[in-house]
Amino acid sequence: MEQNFFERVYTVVRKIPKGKVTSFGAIAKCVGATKSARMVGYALNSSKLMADVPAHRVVNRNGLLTGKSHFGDNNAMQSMLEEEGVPVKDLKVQDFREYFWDPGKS
DNA sequence: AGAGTGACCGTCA
DNA sequence: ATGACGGCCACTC
Repeated sequence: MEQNFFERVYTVVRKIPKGKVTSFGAIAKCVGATKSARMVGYALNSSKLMADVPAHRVVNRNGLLTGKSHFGDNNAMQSMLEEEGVPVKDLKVQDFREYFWDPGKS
């Protein structure tokens, strides 16, 4: 147990390639908390305070930008993804499975 | 020390 | 197919 569960999440999220997105469940599983995807979001909550963690690339299983509320602006997260090349519609990633990136695959 | 909360996911009805 | 409930782990008050 190095440090906090959070750091693990950060590490994984930071590995997310640009123009790709991942799901909480995937991250949770990667860090070893398959059943606690919730805490992943919690970790990201702190991560959003860190510029090193592209939390906007992390969406829920449905490809929905759940955390947009926490980002501040509703279009902030969506815009960023679109900027990176991820088509987003109404805070929802289009072709989510295509843009989905597996953290463990790295 | 105890209780509450949280950017979720999976399953049952 | 849609709606609702529980579970799970860590953090904060």
